[in-house]
Amino acid sequence: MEPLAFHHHDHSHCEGDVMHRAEALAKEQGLRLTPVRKRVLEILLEAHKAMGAYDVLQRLAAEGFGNQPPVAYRALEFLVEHGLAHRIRRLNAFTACMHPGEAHSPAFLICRQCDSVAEADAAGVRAALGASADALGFTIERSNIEALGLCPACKAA
Amino acid sequence: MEPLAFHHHDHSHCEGDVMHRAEALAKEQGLRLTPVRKRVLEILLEAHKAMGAYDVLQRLAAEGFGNQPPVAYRALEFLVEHGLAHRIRRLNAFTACMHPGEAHSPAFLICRQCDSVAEADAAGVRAALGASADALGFTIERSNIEALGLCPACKAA
DNA sequence: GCGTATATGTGATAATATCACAAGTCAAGG
DNA sequence: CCTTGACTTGTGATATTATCACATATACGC
Repeated sequence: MEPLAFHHHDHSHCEGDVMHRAEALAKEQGLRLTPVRKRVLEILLEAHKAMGAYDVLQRLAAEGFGNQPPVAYRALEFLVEHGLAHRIRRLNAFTACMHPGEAHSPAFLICRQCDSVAEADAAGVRAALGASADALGFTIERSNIEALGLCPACKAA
Repeated sequence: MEPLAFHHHDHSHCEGDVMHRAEALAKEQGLRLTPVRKRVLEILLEAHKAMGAYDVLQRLAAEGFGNQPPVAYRALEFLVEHGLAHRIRRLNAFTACMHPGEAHSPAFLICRQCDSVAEADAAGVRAALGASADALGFTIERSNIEALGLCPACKAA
């Protein structure tokens, strides 16, 4: 897991790279990465930050896709379902997954200043959470771990 | 931190107990636990599960308080702000805090079957999350940790 | 090709949340 | 007592986020 988001990096490269992995993954698993779905993923990758469903929808509509909410929500739901995007509940928004395919249990670090979102390694976090849940006899199926704060860049400024 | 939610317990007792602690806390800190706010906390405690703002509002309206959304949202915001309630983002809902005053960093265990919500000990979780964030130079100010799954009771049934 | 499952387009509507402003309440100081 | 200022509440309007229902189209297995 690379701490991509908070470091300078060749952005166009990371877009293409992630996109290729996503496509390979889709093929591998027999997923249908249709035009709308693919375009939504591209939009999220280009933005490189969390986007609301309606922001995505606006982009789609401008490109000739349907302009009703379900168009965006369905594509986003598909991507999230298959691990190609994540839903950031704190922001009512979505981001592209930067590590598609890699089994990862993401924790999100959300900068309250610049709204950037990074995926942090959450293996340890998840282990601790699992332990707490076990102690109560609770079985975890999914979890959201989101932190709000200041990213390195905004802290410096 | 007691694993209250998933065990049989004298419910009316826990309501009164938490309410008393909340009132003491408010006095101590010079908070104004006004009628609406107090009533909202009571409603959450009585329900003993996550409630949407509009559910709370409906109860309030039936009791002669205002019936516009801000009435509920403001009271809920106040309670959350001061640690007397929690916002469960996954459910767009709110619960009473079962441990007011105790410095605690809650993780929420949400049963997808019965919608009960328990606060789990998250000290370890938070430590791990802090470590991940540090590694990226990110400073955490607040965080939400929510897990969805099956509570002991629903697992048995 | 045919039939079936899946995906998309579209209009309507539901659910959640915030804004703006007026009116009321409370407490401290003159 | 009475004024003042901060905070709280009531209310109407509106913004934002999300889902439903149903028709149409597209892709896939046979």
